[in-house]
Amino acid sequence: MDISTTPNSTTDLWELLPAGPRRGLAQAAVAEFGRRGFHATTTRHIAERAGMSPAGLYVHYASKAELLFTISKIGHESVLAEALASVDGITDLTQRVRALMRTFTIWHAVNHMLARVIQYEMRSLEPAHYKVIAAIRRQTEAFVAAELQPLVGDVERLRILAVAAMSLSIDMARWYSPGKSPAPEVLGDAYADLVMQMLRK
Amino acid sequence: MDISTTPNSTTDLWELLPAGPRRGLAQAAVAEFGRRGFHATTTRHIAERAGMSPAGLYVHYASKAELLFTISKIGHESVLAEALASVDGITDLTQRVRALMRTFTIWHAVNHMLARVIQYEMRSLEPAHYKVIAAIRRQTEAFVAAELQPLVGDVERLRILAVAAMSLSIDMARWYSPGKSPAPEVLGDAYADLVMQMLRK
DNA sequence: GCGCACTGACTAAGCGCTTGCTTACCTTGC
DNA sequence: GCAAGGTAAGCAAGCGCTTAGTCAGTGCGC
Repeated sequence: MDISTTPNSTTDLWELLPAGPRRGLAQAAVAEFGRRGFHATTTRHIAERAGMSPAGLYVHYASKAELLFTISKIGHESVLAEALASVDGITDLTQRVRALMRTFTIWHAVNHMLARVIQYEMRSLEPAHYKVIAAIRRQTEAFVAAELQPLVGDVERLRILAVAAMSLSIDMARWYSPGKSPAPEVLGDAYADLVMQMLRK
Repeated sequence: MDISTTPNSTTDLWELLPAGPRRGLAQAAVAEFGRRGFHATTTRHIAERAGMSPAGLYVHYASKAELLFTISKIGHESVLAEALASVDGITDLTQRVRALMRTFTIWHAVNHMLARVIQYEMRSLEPAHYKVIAAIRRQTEAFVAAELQPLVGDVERLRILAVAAMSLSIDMARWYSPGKSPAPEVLGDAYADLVMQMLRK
């Protein structure tokens, strides 16, 4: 992969969607789903925030469910891509884990609203959509576990450490509040340190 | 507090509610809210699981919102009570934190469905109810921070450590699955260890 | 340059259904 | 006989989504 096309910092997630109403609606939906949750959000809320009439939404998306799926896919693929990219070119196994945890944490802080939607609304996905999203999610989990493995002897301990490390970042989706919370980079460094300490024998 | 009335292990949470339909409805609501989320759950779902007609619910609760409030109050008060009780009689500051984290984790594993409701449905509470619940929650957070404080120098670091320690347990509400996940006591010990390692200078 | 046919984005209105909750009535134990 | 606990039926409101139509922009024969 050419490093110039994959800067380790966040490229705008939404560039996967063509600029225009389709992207605008997705962003509006993230804001509303993040605030209220999927089921408490009406298509009228989303349309209003996107600056169009309730019916306008259906010109660009077949359903409210497709909006959630689109958002979830972009979000989970972005996490996976950044996780993979974060260790690129690093050979020291400890430094790889540190870089991974830092990036993973920063992503969840910067994109805390999107994070909330993709982490807490998986159960709101339709079965067919759920399968697709769960597959991406499994890849991310497997990658984190694989990076931790060389630093952890016991396989049972690896399982617990992998889920614990991810919990730190994922739970930020619940409490993170820009302005009140520390800056993403501060948390990224702090949480990466904490995970390194968890790994010390 | 008389130790015989506050065993450190889980007394049945639901004894706060008189046995009978009021308790049965609350338990049914926890199961349904936990599965689908508050807004995706209908009063018909709850009534059916509790074995009565849709209208029967309103003999015992004024509204669906009151059900959520009742559940949330019992849950948050139970967490706080067990947290406080867990350190009772322990003088060693390190052992107090270990006992606290172990208990906090076990509670969230054993009561993972209730945990999901009280942690993820706070935003679904009505404003007046929210105030009451948020106040209990703040007490729990303050207690955890106060117990960690003697072991952490820097105040900024305390803030991050307190939220990180709680995240480990709270996020279990998202992924814990009885049968597939380790036993509550195993996780309790493991997570208490992890927090102790996070605290090592 | 101009009229016309066509297209795609968008809206006002509203349909059919589900929702939380109410009403009127029934049953049972004391 | 009368609370207390329960139900069948249904109401008003709000939901996701559809329909029928407007309108600005575009391509094109002449």
